[in-house]
Amino acid sequence: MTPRTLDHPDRSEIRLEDVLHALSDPVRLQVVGYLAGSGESSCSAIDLAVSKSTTTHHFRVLREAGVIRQVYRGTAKMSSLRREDLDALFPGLLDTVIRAYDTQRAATP
Amino acid sequence: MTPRTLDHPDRSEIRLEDVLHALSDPVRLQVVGYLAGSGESSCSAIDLAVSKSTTTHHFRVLREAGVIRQVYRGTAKMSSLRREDLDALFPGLLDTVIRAYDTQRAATP
DNA sequence: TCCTTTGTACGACGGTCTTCGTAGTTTGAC
DNA sequence: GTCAAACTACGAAGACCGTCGTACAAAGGA
Repeated sequence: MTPRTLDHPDRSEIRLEDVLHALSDPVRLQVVGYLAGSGESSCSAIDLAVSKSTTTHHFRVLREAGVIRQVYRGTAKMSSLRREDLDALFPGLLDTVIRAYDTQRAATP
Repeated sequence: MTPRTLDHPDRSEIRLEDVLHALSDPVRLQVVGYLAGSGESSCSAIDLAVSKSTTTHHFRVLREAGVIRQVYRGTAKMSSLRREDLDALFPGLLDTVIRAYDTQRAATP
């Protein structure tokens, strides 16, 4: 009966090093790139080249670093970028990283 | 007699993941923050809270990721940010990270 | 109620990262 | 030629990371 909850760092607890580390993995960059263009998505909506448990792991790293927010909705877990918090803390960072990711992906197919 | 040289990745070899990983360490962020405000510096000009060999290691990580360029000058090794290359590849990334670093440092003393 | 869908927990494995000390090299100054 | 300064190379220790499979839990529909 307990509604399942997930720990998220408070905005004041988000550390730049942790955010950059969370973004320094190709799989997690792919997730962030996808979320940037899709708003809210379930974990399984993205086609990642790793197993289910590895996917869970990467989403948790992003959540614990403060990059994404996750909520349960039925059997699914919806994820979305914490744009407001990140933009307030580190203006422009998320956008420049996403643009850099898109640029690199376009350059190296 | 061979002038000591150091391997640097070509601009086209610089990967976003590697750059973000290089920037995701507190010591290396401190180095980048310092270089951003000082232009070219020797390794020992920055007061890092780690040993000399660890310092060498962190500078190498930054160099191999393509974040800094290093050249020998006498007994010293001078380091500087690869601003042109990074700005061309990932516009705004370096500046936003440095600004975010300054902001966080000012907020958490 | 049973089954499917969706995601979790746990433990494991191999690899990488950060850190260090010690010993060595290169350079320029005396 | 000797010496100090600046940095490197090497190896080691311990922590951490990415990956997986297996077994499990929660929610919703038939």
